[in-house]
Amino acid sequence: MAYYRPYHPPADPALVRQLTQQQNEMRARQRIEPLATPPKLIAGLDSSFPTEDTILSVIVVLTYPGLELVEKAYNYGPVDMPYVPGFLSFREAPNLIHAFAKLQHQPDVLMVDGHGYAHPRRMGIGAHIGILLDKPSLGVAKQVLTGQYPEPAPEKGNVTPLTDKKTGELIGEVVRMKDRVQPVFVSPGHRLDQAGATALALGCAGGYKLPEPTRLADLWAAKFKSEVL
DNA sequence: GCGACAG
DNA sequence: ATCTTGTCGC
Repeated sequence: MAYYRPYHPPADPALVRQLTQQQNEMRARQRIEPLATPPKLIAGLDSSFPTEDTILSVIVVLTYPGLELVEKAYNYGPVDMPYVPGFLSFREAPNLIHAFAKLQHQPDVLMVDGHGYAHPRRMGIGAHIGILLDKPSLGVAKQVLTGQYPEPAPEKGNVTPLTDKKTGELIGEVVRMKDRVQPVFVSPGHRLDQAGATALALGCAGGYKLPEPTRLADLWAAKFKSEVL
């Protein structure tokens, strides 16, 4: 599998301190609570990088629980921030916000590609975006960032807790979206709780590893790539 | 002090 | 994220 770990170039200490403080301030505005009303529209948010210094963000809006695609929007521009583990949101959120402004339909929930609460400071991009737009949100990641967990059983629908190794706090859940396929890491971001986040992810199961909103956002990001080049 | 590290 | 072939299992 992982014969060698990815090497992350050293990050500027001053920048890291500044961004860490910014995340801690945003955390004060975060609200982990049950979803107020059942969602009618759910969005999938994802970004890709057509070139080293160009970011392309895509947002798709689907009906819920029907999962019919009703709209897609995108925006692209230059990348400012470098990728630093734990600070992904500062690199991708700005452009996602611009794409969000182009939507004709206003989604009730935002499903973001990346972690939400399951983050060192509980402020992954899934939470960051929700707080900036003040909308219910959750994060769905393909790889773990922090925390420990037992492997969920191989059948679709099985869930296992993702907890903070030091405090034991539940920070997310490992969810099997499809039989015998790698599970995804689900955590609430804002105006949503863990049970609601996991229920939404499973409610968006479409026979693939990823829930439909993020899978389609991913798919369209690839299709729009040609328009950027 | 030694690892771990979303996209 | 991105660059990449063939291959195994359902």
